[in-house]
Amino acid sequence: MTGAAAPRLVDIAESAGVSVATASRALSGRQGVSSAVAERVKEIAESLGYIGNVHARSLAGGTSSSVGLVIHEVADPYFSEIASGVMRVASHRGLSVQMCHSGRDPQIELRQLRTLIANRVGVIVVAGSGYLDPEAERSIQRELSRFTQAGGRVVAIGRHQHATDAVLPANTDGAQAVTRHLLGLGHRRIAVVTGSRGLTTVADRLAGVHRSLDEAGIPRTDVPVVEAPFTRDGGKAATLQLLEHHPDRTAVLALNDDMAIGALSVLRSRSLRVPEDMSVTGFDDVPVAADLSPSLTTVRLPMQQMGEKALELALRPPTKRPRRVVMPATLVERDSSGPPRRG
Amino acid sequence: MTGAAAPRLVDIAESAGVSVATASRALSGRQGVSSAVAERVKEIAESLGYIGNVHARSLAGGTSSSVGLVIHEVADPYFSEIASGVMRVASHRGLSVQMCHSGRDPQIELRQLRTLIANRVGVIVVAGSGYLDPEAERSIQRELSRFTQAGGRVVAIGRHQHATDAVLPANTDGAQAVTRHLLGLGHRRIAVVTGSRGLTTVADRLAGVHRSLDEAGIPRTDVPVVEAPFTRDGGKAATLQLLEHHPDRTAVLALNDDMAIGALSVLRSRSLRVPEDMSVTGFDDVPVAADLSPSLTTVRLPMQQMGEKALELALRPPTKRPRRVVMPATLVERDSSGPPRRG
DNA sequence: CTGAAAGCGCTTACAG
DNA sequence: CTGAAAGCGCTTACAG
Repeated sequence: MTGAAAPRLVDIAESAGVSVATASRALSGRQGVSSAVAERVKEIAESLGYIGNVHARSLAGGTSSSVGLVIHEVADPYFSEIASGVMRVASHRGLSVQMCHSGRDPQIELRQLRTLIANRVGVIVVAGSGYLDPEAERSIQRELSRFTQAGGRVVAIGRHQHATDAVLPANTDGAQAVTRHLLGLGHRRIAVVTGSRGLTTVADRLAGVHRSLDEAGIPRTDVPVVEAPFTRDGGKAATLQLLEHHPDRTAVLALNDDMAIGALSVLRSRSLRVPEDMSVTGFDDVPVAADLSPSLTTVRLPMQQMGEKALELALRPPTKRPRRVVMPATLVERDSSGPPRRG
Repeated sequence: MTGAAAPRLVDIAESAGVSVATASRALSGRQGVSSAVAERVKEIAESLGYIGNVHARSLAGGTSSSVGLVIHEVADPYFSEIASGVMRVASHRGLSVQMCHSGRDPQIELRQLRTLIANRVGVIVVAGSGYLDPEAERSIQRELSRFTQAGGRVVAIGRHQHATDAVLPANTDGAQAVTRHLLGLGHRRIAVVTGSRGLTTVADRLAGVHRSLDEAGIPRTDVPVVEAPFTRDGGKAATLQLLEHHPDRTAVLALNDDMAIGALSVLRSRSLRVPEDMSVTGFDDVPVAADLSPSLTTVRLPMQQMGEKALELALRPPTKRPRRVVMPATLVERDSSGPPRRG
């Protein structure tokens, strides 16, 4: 049995006593074959364990049955939720998903895009923040346009600066809502803990914070913004820094849940009670947020749906003007936020 | 610019005034081209934005640059950690990763395997528990063997019943250790909360629990086993059931972290203190386990490394007898376990 | 309904 | 070092 090459279409055809053309039609379920012949071909294919070569098919047919998915990092729950949504729709439609990490690095992202194009995916879903660096965005846009012009479909999740269909979480509204929530509880000495300001997601969320501050007549400069990696460890680092340089704060407004979780962990190790000594809020509502102790007040983004919606959009015929689907960001009040301590 | 088809190798060749053979050699960095010519071809390719067609290349060259990854579900942190490890190595080696969900359903898994084979991946990494159902395992094994015989490489993660290279977490040892830990704290009225017993992972972990029980001379029947989905919600359901039918328990030994998180959440909502009223332990040590409150006592599996190791193994030439790499499972004592309450 | 043939875009012996 | 040609395994007009 060793080295038994996989059976090819020609083997099936031969075995069935028909031409490859007929065998091809039979197996693809296309018309133009008598059902008797089709039946026989299918049976033979089945019994021989025939599995068509996607490369040959795609080369000959000019079709593609795979979608490329670019995310920052799959171990980050925000992205794994999105990926899960994409996978679900792909699976329903019989599409394969090729996944790449961008690592939030525009250079790497560019390379990944080119790889996907080389693999002739029919669709590319790019998830994750865009970059404020115009140079970086330009080269990405260039690659995407080329792909689109060659007939590919692109949908972005969470980035609005490209001329592609996009699924956009209401980042600014969400951040405004959570800021309002803290202000409403009576907090005035708030600090923002965030990922790199070079990310458009951060810029958008920060804009929501500022909008709410402006609304309440609070000078933006009253709210320090501590920047660190957009991760749990980043949240720890930022919170540590915060505690040192701004010991008077009563609330930490983290711009994603990961950082909020890091903040909670630091506060716990410092024996600071949440929310009595310090309120903490997140953003995204990753699955674990509700199960933390205290459960995390955050802004819910329908991540799985965002992934599903993105692929669905990509599978629809393109329109003249890019479509934008805005996904709601809803405040979820839980136990990590409360009135500020006196003093 | 509309409809501008992607440039092909022949376009590059023409533009450079060489044959496609030469262009091919130049771009692939193979020998047999003067460096001057190679340089020129590369420049032209670059300027025209040439991206080779992987399908054509793979069809002509018989090579594959992609690896298939089968996991239960990417939104499950155990699997997203593994996936992350696989992605890292793939990225270093210039390989693409095609990801599929099995949903812990052998039928779906089989279909996904066939899809990967159709896509002519060179490597398949199957992560996640095997199935106790021999019929299911047989068809999976059949498909994998066929793939291997055709020159493909397969590595399994966490399943030992296949004749393939495998990366195996020390499930039994880990479960034995955590059971011993609870017994050592003085617990005698323990309950196990677990996913389906049809999964070999569950069977293996349960075996570790029993080994420890036997060791301590405690009848296995003293420890009820509550079965539910291997998820957070499953953990909630199982714990609810437990509280009702076995109200005397002092420790919940969950066979994965997800279920343990569900258990913590139910106990919190019932105002039961952990670990004073009830100890809780998990298994896997997903990233959030350390950040829970109380932090979760669990068994650490090096999930990312398991993913890395699996792909590395697959990329090495096969050996006569399948390789088995056992990954250590280490007890991590945190705050969710303590001595039992009196009574 | 069925088949012979061209062609998808590459790579790789085989000559020179 | 370079090129003409065969071939990878399919699909799809084009004839019949």
